[in-house]
Amino acid sequence: MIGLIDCNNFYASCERVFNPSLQGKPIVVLSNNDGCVIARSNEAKACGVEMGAPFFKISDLVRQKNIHVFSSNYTLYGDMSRRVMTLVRDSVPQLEVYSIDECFVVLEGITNLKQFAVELRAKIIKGTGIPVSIGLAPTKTLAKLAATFAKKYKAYDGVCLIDNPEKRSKALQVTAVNKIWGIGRRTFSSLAQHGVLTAFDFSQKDSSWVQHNYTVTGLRTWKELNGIPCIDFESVSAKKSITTSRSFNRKLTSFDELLEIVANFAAACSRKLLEQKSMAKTLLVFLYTDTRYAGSNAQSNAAKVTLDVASSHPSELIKAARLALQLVFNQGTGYKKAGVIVSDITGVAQASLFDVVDRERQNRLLKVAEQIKNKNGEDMLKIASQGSFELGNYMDRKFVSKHYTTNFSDIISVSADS
DNA sequence: TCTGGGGTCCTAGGACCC
DNA sequence: TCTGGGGTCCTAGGACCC
Repeated sequence: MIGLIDCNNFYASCERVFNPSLQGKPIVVLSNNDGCVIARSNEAKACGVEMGAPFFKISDLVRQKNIHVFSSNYTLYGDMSRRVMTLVRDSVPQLEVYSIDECFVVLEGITNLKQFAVELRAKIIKGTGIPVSIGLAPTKTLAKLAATFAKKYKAYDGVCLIDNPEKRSKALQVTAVNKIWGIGRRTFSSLAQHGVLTAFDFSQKDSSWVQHNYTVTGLRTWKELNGIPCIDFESVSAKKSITTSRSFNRKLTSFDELLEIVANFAAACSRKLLEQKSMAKTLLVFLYTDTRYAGSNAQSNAAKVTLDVASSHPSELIKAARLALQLVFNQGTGYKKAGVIVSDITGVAQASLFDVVDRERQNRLLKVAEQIKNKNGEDMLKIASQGSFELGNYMDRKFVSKHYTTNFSDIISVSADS
C-alpha cells in the first residue's frame, strides 16, 4: 500500500504554529511581492477567499472579515517542511518527498494500517504543530484521492483508506474527474465533451480509447485509478533543471542593476547545484516585461549559453549569466521579472580538450568560501559582480513573519505570565 | 515535367503539478 | 497601481542523415 501525507493549508499552518492566537482565525499567505493568495486557512476559505486571488482584489474582504495576512516566508516553511519529513522518514521504510508539503510513503508488512497512520499523524502534530491528512491506497493517484477525503470529511479524523474495489468505486463515483491528480483543465474540458464527468466514468472507459485520446499520460492515470500502480516511486532524485527567478516591485531599466540581480540568481543556482552535488552545462537568462500573463502574452526574451565544461562554480555561472544578459538586454526596456535557469545537469563533468580553467584551484577556493558564513549560515564571501545585492530592495514583503526556526535573533520567547 | 523512404536527435511549447 | 516561483514529462515538428 502507498500512503500520501499532506500538510493541511501548509503555509498558513506554519504561521499559526508560532502565533497560537491565530487558532480559529482566518489567515492568508501571499506570494512574493505580496501579489496573490497562495495559501489559506480553512476559516479564510470559508470567508470566500479564492486560491490565487490578487491581493488588491480581496483587500475589502480582508478588512471586513478581519483576515490575518502574511507575506510568504520560505525560510520558515522550508525548515518546517524538513522537520515534518524527518519525522515521517523515521517511521517508514521508504519515503518520496513530492513537494514542500507532501510526501509519499511505502507501507509494507503493517498489520493495522489505519492505526499506524493515526499514530503517525499524532506524532507529526506533537513534533511540529502541523496538522496533516493521510491517504492510503494501492496506487499514488488513489492515495492522493484518499487524502482529499481525509482532509474534507471530519469523520475520517485525518486518515482515509481506499483498500478494496467497493471503496474505490464509491470514491471515484463522488469525485469529479478534474479533481484527479494528472487531469488538468484542458483534459477535463475534452473529457466533458465526451460525457466523462466523474472519475468513475473515466475509469470505466476502454483503455485503448484513453490512450488514443490522452496519450500515455492519460493511460497511466486510468490504470492508477483502476488500482494498477504505474507511477514509480522515486527516492531522492537530482533535479534536471534549476530555476531562480523573481518578479520586481517596479520596472527595471538599468543594465548594471539587472546584472547584479542576475549574478545573484546565478550564484543561487550554483548553491543549489552544489547542494545536490551536480553540475550544469547550459545556463539561460530570461527577462519579462510583464508578469501578468507570464509566458504566453508577456513580451519575453531569453538567451542560452552553453559552457565548455559543465560546472557548478559561482564564478563560471555568473560569467555565463553576464554573457546571456548582454544578449537579451534591450536598452530602454523596463523589465518586471528576471530569472536564471541551469539545465543539462550531470553528476560528473566531461573534461574538454580546450579547458583553460584551473579547476583544482577553483575548487580549493570554493571550499574555503563555503566555510566563511555568518551565524545564520549565510555565505559571507561573494563574487564582485554580485555587489551589495538585497532582494528586499526589489520586492514588497509588507507582512512577513520572523525566521523563528533558522535565525537566532528570531527565536520565539515565552514568558510565564503569557 | 518528373522529386522516396526511413530514421535519429533536438527543441519549443503544451499540459500538468504544488 | 497592484496577478508567484519552481518543477516534470510528453509531443510535434524541424533539421539532418543515408
